[in-house]
Amino acid sequence: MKKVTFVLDTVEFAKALADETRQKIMALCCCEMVSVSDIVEKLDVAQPTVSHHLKILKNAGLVKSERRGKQVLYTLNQERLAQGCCQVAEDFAPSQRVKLVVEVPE
Amino acid sequence: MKKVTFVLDTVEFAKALADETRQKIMALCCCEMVSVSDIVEKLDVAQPTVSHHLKILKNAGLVKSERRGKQVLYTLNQERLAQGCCQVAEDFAPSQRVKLVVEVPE
DNA sequence: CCAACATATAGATAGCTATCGATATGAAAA
DNA sequence: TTTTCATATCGATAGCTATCTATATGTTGG
Repeated sequence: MKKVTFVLDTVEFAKALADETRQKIMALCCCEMVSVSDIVEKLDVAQPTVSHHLKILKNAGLVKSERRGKQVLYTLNQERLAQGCCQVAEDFAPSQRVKLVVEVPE
Repeated sequence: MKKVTFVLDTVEFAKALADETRQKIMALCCCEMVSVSDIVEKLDVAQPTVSHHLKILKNAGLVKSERRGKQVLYTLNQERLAQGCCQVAEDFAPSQRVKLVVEVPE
């Protein structure tokens, strides 16, 4: 009956994930820092739409941002995403053993 | 570069999770078989609304159902839920080690 | 078959949200 | 400071969806 240390709103988490455009954005900023215009360039959506989605992801804690000059660079918060996935699994699928493996055994 | 064996629409998966009422339903049928009327009784929503949500969960593969007499019993598909969580984590947070632990290493 | 019960479907509606164009804000360059 | 570029916010709108009531479908018991 161990309790997880992070607490996260699983509904807000799922809602943040529940859009195709947002998942595309997440894929783009998953493993590198990208600017808003980078995203606009690669997806077929207007810049305000991208900003809108980034705001939702930011509010859910799923992206981090940092200004560099005129640009704002965004990157996915992988740790938070992984925590969210684990929490959903723990909440609803306790019989399944979904783990966030911190240390790799040997 | 190992590929997962299950393929799942992560947008549909996330959309199925992205509603408070559905998460309540999931919690109710997480670890036992419950009838539609059981769910109606415990949540403050009308019966057609519950059927509507169950249909969405069913289409996403997140619940299994089985008729028993007049009733239809629903239960969460924990395996599928866990797979969905893992797939989201694998797709978007490859640096994090979220695993579906099948065997417990003694 | 008919009545009673459980669930599903149909149809309507209100609220939410993804999207856009227009514009404001903020930073750098001239 | 003024211009230019990058992003954020505003306001409007179309499409989606959660919800309800009414009704249909399906199952059991009489």
